[in-house]
Amino acid sequence: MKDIAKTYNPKEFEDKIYSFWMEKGFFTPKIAPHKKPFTIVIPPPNVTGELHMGHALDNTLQDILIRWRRMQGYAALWIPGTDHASIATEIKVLDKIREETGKTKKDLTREEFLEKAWEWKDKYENRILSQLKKLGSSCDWTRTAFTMDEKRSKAVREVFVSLYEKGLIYKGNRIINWCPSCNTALSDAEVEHKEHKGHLWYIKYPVKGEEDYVVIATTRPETMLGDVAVAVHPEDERYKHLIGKTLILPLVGREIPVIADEYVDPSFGTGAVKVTPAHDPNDFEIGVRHNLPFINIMNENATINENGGKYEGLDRYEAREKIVKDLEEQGLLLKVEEHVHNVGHCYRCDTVVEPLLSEQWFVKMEPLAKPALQVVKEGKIKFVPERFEKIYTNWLENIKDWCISRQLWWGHRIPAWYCEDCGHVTVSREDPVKCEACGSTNIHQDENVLDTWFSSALWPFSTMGWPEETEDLKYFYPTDVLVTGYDIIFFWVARMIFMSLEFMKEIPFKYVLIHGLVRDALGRKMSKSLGNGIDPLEVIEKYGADTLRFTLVIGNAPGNDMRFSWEKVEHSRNFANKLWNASRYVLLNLDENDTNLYIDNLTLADKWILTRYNNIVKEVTDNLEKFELGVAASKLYDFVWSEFCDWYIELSKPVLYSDNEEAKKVTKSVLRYVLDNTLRLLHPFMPFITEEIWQNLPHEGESIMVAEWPKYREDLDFEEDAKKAEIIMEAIRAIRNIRAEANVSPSKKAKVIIAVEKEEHEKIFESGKNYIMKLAGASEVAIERNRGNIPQKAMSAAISAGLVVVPLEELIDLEEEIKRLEEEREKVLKEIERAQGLLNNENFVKKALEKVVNAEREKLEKYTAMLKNIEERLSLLNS
RNA sequence: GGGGUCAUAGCUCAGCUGGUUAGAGCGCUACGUUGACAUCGUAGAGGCCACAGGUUCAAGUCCUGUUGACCCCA
Repeated sequence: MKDIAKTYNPKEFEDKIYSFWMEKGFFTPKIAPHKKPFTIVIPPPNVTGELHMGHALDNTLQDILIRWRRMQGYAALWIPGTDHASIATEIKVLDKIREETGKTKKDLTREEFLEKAWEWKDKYENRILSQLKKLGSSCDWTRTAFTMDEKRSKAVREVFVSLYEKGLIYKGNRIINWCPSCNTALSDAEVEHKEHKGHLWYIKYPVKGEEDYVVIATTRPETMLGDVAVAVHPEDERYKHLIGKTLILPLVGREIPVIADEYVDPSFGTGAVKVTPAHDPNDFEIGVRHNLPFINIMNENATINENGGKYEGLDRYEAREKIVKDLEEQGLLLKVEEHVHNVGHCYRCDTVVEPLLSEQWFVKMEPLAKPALQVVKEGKIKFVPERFEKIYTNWLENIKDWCISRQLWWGHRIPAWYCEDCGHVTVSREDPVKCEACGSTNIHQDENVLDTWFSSALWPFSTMGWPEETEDLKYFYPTDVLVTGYDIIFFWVARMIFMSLEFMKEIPFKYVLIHGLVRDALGRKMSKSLGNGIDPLEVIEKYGADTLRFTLVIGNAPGNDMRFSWEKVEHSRNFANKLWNASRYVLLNLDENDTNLYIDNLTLADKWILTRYNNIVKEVTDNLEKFELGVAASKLYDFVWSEFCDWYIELSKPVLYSDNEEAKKVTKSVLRYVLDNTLRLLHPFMPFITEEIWQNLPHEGESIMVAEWPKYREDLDFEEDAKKAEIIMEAIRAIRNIRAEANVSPSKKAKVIIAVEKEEHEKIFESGKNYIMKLAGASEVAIERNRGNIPQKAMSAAISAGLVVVPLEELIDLEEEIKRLEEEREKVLKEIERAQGLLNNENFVKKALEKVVNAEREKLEKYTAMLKNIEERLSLLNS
């Protein structure tokens, strides 16, 4: 007999258990040909800071899958790592330097900055990895990777050079999104569009040499400094006569043509648009089509440059005000309207981005996107839930070339060297010492670094050592499932898919399991600015990692956002405590180191719980296979609480507290068996508590985390007997209900009569007498086949197998009892009506599944019998 | 403008490919310290499953439309 603490106290064992697993090396799989691999690569958290609730969710899901497959006998590998997060980290490091020394980026050399950045990375990488451990993540730490470490950098270099050689990476002068605050170009994916209440300014552009003018409408008057044309739709009757004429650009005085282009929407504004090819992607296209000049009017910090004449030096918004004012003074401003439009913002610092003509590096997307669309269309990669497939497809179908250069220091420096003598660009796998065209040593490397997502796109294979041909790649690649949030489908998921197809000639993963955001209790996004974020470590500190994990998983459907609340945490903690105490009950009663299950003399209750358990094994496994982790957790919760604890443990008490040693042995073995296997089913969800309890139980093997995942057992399926047990349970519920209705004190025992008609029912209740006495507070249970022996002054309730009667002479209010039974009768009548209606419907009987029809017949029979019992009682009471 | 999601008990949510008397937890009411657990037990109240049509023997579940909330993309 073992005793464990009276309440669940995770602090006492979580760290100890994690160290034990580490020492045993359970997290590192053995590459074995006879085993099937199961692989997950972690979505690498940014080394910007700490883990948040979203990480806790993401990693809990991964750990559940990994632990489950490991127990099923797979060589389960979960590769951990972190991401250098170029922009985000650079901002943080610069902030820190400024706080500490007052220096800004301009005061630093690249080397000085990088030194600080690596220090930062070391510190936060460490912190993040230890947080993952606290959560219980069973990652293989021997394979920990970082997007900028040597191996990963080699992969990045290989991919860049290779794509360049194939012509899929090019350098070009294009419109990009410029963040004036981060001082770098961004990709389209890094721009967030938000609605702004702005204005639509209507401005007159005079026609040269005529009294006439054209009115254009614009949301950004300051860009007129860079206007090179006005465009109208070729079919627009209002403007046809002006096409080809020349306008005088107000304030600037430049002569610009009126051109015709299909792109113009005649219904927007006035139908005439100003064309600024250096500051708008659509205007850029028009500019190319019509061979127009590109006039850049802005500096990198979003002030007006020398091309802006007298506005030079003004910030873009100051310039806007000034220009509007000047136009107004000159009588060229026709009107101003309120206008709501979408404005792009930097996803890191929220500054309004500036579309800017700039020379940057790009990845040509069309040839890469096509196969990436194909594999999803063909079902080689499946999104869970499916609807995210559409989002993915939609994005890739409309994709433009990917701008990959960033004007930053923290990241993979672009491996391109410019020759100062001949201008040739050398792109190579090894750092060159001379220009490959002219041989000059007068070369310098491109100052820019690559988009962070360029390196994370390679993660599924770079973590396994690519471009080397490693054992890991041969055995573990492709991975099985990627678990991530819907917010990075574009940034990351799509890019991993096309990079893998291009370089591995294979998909990177078979499934993409998408989860939602963890919101606060009010449904708001957790954010620093709102201060409503909750630190997962705080939850672990207060309630334990298992509780946190369970809270994040239970009842949640894939892809849906969830709300986090402390009530939910407590609820999960209560469950852990329940499990703990149920185990305590079992442990207190086990007195030998016996791991057998004795199935020869099982009681009805034993057979019932084994049947229910067997069923749960099947269902939970099935749910996990379909990635329905939230459903699996709910089922386990219900099984442990409502079936194992509420019923089976209570049913086991009469046996365990009896003197029948043989019966006790059997029941103990069932308790142990069901608990042991239920712990295994729960282990992926709550690894620590299950290990702690399991180690205290008589068991075989070193750890529950490498114990075998339970399987359905035909020989433990006692469906018929389980039904009998349920009939007894139904009677117990009915008696309890009567007693509660009659306000019988729980301590007061009362006699119970069960009237039955069928012999089989008589037998069932006969065998359940003990249970009924113990669980329904009965002093005596009489089973009657003769209705004449049932007293009038009694309360009764019809159940499917008969009539439960509790004679409580002094407590009976006859009128109340009649009213109660009449209500019962109404309910039953309604059911009979419903079932009869169905069965009388020829079409139902003909077309519905046989199973369904039979079920209805059984129900009808059952309710008819109940009705008969109720009516008999009523007539007796009314007489 | 295009696409998507959601609308189920007071609150937070489950409900898979249509077939259970529509569920859970919290909250609420009454009773209870029965030898695992008050982080608990027993019993109970509470829902025209947003609205309107349609398909079907059968609709919370499928289709169409309406209203409302949210998200993504341009």
